[in-house]
Amino acid sequence: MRSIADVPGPMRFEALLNMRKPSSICAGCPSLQKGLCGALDDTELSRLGSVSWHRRFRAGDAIHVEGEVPPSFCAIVAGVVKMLKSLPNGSQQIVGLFAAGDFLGRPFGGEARATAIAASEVVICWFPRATVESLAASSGEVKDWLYQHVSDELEKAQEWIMLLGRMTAEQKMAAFLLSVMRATAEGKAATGSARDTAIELPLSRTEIADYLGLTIETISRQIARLRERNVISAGNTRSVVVHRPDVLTAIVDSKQAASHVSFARMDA
Amino acid sequence: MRSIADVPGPMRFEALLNMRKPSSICAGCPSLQKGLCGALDDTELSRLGSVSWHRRFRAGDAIHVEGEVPPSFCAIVAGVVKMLKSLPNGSQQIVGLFAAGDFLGRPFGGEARATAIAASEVVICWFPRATVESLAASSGEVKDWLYQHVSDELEKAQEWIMLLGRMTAEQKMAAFLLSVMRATAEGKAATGSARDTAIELPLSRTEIADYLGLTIETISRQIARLRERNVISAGNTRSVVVHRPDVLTAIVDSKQAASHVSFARMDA
DNA sequence: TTCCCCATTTGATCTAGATCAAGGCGGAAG
DNA sequence: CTTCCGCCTTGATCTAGATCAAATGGGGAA
Repeated sequence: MRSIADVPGPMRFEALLNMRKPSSICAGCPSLQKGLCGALDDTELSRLGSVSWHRRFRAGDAIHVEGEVPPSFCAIVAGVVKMLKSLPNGSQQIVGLFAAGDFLGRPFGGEARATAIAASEVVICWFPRATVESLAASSGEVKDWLYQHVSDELEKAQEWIMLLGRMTAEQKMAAFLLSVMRATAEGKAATGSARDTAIELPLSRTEIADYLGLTIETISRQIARLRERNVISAGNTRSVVVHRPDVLTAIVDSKQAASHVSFARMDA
Repeated sequence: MRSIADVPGPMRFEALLNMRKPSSICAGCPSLQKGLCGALDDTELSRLGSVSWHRRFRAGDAIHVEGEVPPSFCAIVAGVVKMLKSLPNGSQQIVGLFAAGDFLGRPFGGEARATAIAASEVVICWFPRATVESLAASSGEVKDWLYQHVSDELEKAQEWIMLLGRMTAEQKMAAFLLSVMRATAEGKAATGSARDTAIELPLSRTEIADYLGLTIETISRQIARLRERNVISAGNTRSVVVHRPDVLTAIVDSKQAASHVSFARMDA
């Protein structure tokens, strides 16, 4: 666990100067829009802000470890974090993926049931456990937010269970690409049938494999196959252009999409 | 959806007679021990009790359906309920399993993201959506309970993701038997190395398959294999005696437990 | 610019588990 | 008691994806 460069907290004295407005650093933070911080009133935000701390991790760094009680929670400011569990025999499975704005850790949850690892360069905003828990204990809004948040995570987990239990490698790959597309698109126009969407894969082949419950070779072959079929094209290994999101959707929706057919002339 | 025999509510008039004590029917209810009802004070319990309703379902009945906004939530009084999602091509995956005392449905959650089906004869205690949500809105304890509850479910879901993504059929089967054992044992003595524990399988072969992401034939063969190895023995198809829980644990923990070895003389 | 280190791709097999196909078996109805 | 019908078991085969084994290629260090 080689954590790096602990940057001083974002709003140490600003909080003292102005208790009504979030600091300028918080202003741009994704956690203020869709994260925990958005559920706080100005006073609470100042209180949390005054004890929070920005911290940077490099890809591969552990943020917290399975079995340990994390001393802090955090909001992801930038980057992607993977939660993983490992089997005694060494194989790993990614059980969750988090991006900017997401909240990491489960207040009142005791020891972590999975290890959190930075999947890329990551910046997080670090909150002491006690502060978050006391905010949660006193604020109905915070409780509501936490409930909603865990609820959403559960929903995603159940989707994933479906995917892992019943999809073929091809379907898993297609579903993964679509989910990255959606996550990337966020607020953009109709994702529906937009052509030629460039996306940046947040994970290495190995990580995709750990996510989809497959092997790295299978991932590679599935990508090759989609490329041959002109559904996607790939520049460097981390970036992909999706030409036919509709075909990806079709693959997910139908068991055994005729894999030998060229999709060049299919038009929805 | 053929729901049956709607039994009149448990405490209709009792609530009027005595607002301080839960009705005698609630007294024996598992939901009062570990469920939502345990998080209520007497007034709240009376309020909820006065609008609740016992209802009986037969195996196979739908309790609520994916995509619909459930008009009610419920506590399971007896029996087992499976939550399942289906793929467009017809294959199904069980994404959750609930037993007596568990709470079904996600307040404030909008439409259900999975279908709930009775896996056995089931009795539930039915609560109007509005009542539960208003209780949750006003009571911090209820919020806490909901959060904790969803949190636990998420944890289970993540365990399942691990299992589906990275375990062999043999490991899945062993893990399933152990989880049924644990669920059955509940408050009993050291589950550790108790010999010859009889358990009742709450699911048919087909359902186990849908749970483990396998086929019914594979389930059958895995059970046969465990029987041949004297790890378990089976009477009728729904009941199993586990002779060697330690071996089941060993199977889960090690990739490729030497499958050809007789475990008769192992004594870990 | 070259070299080296790794991640990725690609190829050749192998195998766990799916799929296809018969039987048993137990329990409810007659 | 017999028949029928759903589940379950068992057997034979097939295949998606794992595993084993080389290439290939791209990016950073010197």
